[in-house]
Amino acid sequence: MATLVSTADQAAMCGVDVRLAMLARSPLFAGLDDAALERVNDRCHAMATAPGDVVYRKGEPAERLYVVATGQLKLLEHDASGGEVVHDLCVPGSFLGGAPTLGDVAHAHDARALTHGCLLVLAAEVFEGIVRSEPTFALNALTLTSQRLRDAERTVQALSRRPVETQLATTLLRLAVRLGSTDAPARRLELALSQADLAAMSGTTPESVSRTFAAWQRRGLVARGRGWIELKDRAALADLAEGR
Amino acid sequence: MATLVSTADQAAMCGVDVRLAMLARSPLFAGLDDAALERVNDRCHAMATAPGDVVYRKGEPAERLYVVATGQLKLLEHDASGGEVVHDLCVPGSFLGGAPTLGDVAHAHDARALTHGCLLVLAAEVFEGIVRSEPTFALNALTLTSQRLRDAERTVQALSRRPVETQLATTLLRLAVRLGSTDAPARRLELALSQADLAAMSGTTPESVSRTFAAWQRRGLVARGRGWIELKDRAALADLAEGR
DNA sequence: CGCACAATTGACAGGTGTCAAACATAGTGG
DNA sequence: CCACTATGTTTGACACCTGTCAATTGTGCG
Repeated sequence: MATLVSTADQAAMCGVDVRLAMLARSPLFAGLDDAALERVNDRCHAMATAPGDVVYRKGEPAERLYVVATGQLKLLEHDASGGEVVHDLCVPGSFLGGAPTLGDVAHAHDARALTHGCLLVLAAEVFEGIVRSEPTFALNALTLTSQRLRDAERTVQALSRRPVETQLATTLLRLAVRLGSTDAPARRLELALSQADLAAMSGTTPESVSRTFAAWQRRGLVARGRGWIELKDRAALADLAEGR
Repeated sequence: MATLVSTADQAAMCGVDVRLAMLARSPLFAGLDDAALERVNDRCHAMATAPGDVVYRKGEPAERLYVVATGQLKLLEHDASGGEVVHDLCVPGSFLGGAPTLGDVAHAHDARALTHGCLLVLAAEVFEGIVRSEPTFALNALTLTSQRLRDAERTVQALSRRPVETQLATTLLRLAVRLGSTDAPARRLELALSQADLAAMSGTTPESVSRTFAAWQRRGLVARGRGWIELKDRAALADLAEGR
């Protein structure tokens, strides 16, 4: 019964009002006028998620774009040995999925929900239409994609065969930016990621993550609890991320 | 005297005719009508490069976009210990640099020429103007950026603490796509990169690159010479890149 | 011809993955 | 409400890969 109520709650959170508010708040739709937002809203629908739900799989045709209203998801791939490689974490406001317009013929990774939540679903044709009719929207998409590109390039540098401390610190600071407000990174990270997920994001193993966190905690750099991490000394973590 | 002549040759190659042809051939400007291309051409200028030339440095304000007409460049950063981390190689048709429109306030890396060559230079305002007036151009930019993003994400996976063989194979196959024709990857890579550069692109050391190449050569996977590498068994390299 | 630089090869130590086992916790069902 | 179980976390031991350092060889360029 308890789960039923919570599911219903989640469904209720996907009401039209929340959808419009979500659209307006998402950086992808920033600057669009109300009429345009209404048109978009009319042409998208909502979708509820539960932990473990697969939104789409790698290789499936990319014909939908998703905007996270509530909840968290991870984008991942499987390597040859079946292990997960987590590319990114999606939080409210993030968008995922793909469209031919973006050069995606097929999804490049799996998308899996980490929590209960709600997604807005946009068909590729709708996305294309907006890109063509709304220059502001096209610019938003271009800017956001460029930012993600730079983020990925920075990650490449950090992951390139450096000490685990460097890799983990980089991942944590990335997440802090993602989870924080627009102006300041978050100090306390509420994330649905397990240490195994953090390991998959940092290119290492759960054991190394555990050991590194333990060492950091002893040094007072972080505090940990169930489902959260607090960055107590961001400067020190930034130094580690830079390889010092 | 010989260098003087070659420099003059390079300068000659930056003539208006070549510039227009280059614009038309670059995927960034694909689909633009002749009038638009003329307008772009009128508002950009050419620039010659010599090996080692620094086009821009990390941290400088991003106010120009560059399109490679001839020659090769590398995009790199320096880590804490001063070592180079090479992000990418740019060949004719590639574009580099940045603009506020793309979310760049400052360049995220250094750009250094590897060879004699010629670049077309586009001021940020010009770029912005085209984005706003030419939907096709905006879509091109969006598609190309998305492709680079996916490329970077794949690289993240490959570099995430995997055997050097995997990392090197991934780098080589990336370069093969970059250097090859539109439909087929190149079999023989003519590149101005030293083994140190390849190491910096793969997140490893020149010594490991040398050892790995030697082993591959013994197994008949590649053949090498001065300034070129031939991929003799792409399937085997692809397997290595996948971690098998 | 000799110099500077790139590439090669070897020896060695250190970091990290792997495997294994003990432990904690939350969600489950009785 | 409590035991039970699955899952995530922690800790330890060990081997292996790879970076580092060093010396040698090879190559293009002046």
